[in-house]
Amino acid sequence: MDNDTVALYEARARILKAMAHPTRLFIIEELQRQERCVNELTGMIGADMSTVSKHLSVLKNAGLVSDERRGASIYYRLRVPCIMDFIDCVETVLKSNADAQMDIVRCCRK
Amino acid sequence: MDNDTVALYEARARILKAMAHPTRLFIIEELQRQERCVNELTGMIGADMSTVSKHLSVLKNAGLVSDERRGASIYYRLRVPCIMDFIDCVETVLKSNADAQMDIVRCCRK
DNA sequence: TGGTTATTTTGCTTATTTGCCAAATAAGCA
DNA sequence: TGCTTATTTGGCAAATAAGCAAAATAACCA
Repeated sequence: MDNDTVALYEARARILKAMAHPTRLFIIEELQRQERCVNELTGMIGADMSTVSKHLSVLKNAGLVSDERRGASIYYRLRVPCIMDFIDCVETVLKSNADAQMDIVRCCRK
Repeated sequence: MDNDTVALYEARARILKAMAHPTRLFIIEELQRQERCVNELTGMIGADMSTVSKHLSVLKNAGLVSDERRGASIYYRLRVPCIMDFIDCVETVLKSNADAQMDIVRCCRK
């Protein structure tokens, strides 16, 4: 693989890595519903505010969310809506895994 | 967030985490094209075979690929085709980030 | 059975990620 | 300005991930 090709896969991986955390997936889904400030998200998530803020900065650095200060609060929103289609596919994988698991159970009961 | 909700986001995150590595993204894309054995993939990737094998086991544990032994070789294939739509969306994010970057450059030149 | 090829597993080291706390920064208001 | 609220940053310890090399498995063939 040449350098450019490696760079492409690294760039893609950075986006996926930014999404690959339960809290960040929650944030993505919530922001798709409506914009939220750090304080609101912290209330829903129940972690330290600094932790939530750091998750948001990970999403922001990946270009997945944008932020806008209004008064004392900073509101975040999802920048790229197609991200949600992602989640649908992930659900398909989970469903498929569950089915496969079920088959194993059925098979071994016989 | 209750336990079930946390478990759901953790399950989704596990899938994304399995994808979130440049080498594994390459493997996913290649397997979508055609099934491949470890040896073939190792040749394309240029890492230690044990490393490639480990990447494949990560993908397999996440339910993203399946394997089938034929003779001495083990062939891997992509289990869930919608994964590729994912990549399209990631490309959209990258494009969008590049555009945003371009805007900044344009703005600061003025 | 012994040798060869293909693959996985184990051990080990290094790098990255996570999350809390405390300190720093920012904005609004009395 | 001083106080309060909202958010980010830096430091640090624990957990997780990554990659190589060597040893272990597995299948094939002579």
